Amino acid sequence: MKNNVRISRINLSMTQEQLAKKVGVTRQTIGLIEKGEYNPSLQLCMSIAKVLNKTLDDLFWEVK
Amino acid sequence: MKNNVRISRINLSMTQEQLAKKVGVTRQTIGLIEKGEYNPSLQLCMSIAKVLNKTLDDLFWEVK
DNA sequence: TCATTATGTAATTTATATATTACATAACAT
DNA sequence: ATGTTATGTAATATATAAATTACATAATGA
Repeated sequence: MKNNVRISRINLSMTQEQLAKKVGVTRQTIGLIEKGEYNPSLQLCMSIAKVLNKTLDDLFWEVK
Repeated sequence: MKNNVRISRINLSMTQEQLAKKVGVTRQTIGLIEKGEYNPSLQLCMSIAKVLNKTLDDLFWEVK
């Protein structure tokens, strides 16, 4: 479940906590998603993408 | 949670049951996702997209 | 008319995403 | 050194995705 959340977040100089608050989840949830260990819901993926000014494909589609 | 799963499935002349089997879920789950009432997991969205030869954005991103 | 296929839906159960609380550490500034 | 910020992680609780089972109906063809 690799993804580009962490790099996109850091590119915007946001902390996990700031992203979490904007998205409406806890810091821990963001941490686990970045780590690639979670299988987040579509709604959460979309919320994250919008906050980071990315699309689903940018963040989650066939990330190397 | 509107999406383009149904139209993409029908374009490939697949039934809900055929898609469900390829994706590894039940027919009911596909039905509910198409109806837009579920908040599927990212993994499931990706499996569906691959079977339907689409990307996440094609199926789920800002569907009108 | 009857059987089959595709789909809708509802009730209950099971698996797991996410919250909550808590404690740890590294980095950095003061 | 000390305090603060950002992050990692673990244990338990809660919400909900998804499975399972079952019954319903419309469409179609034999």
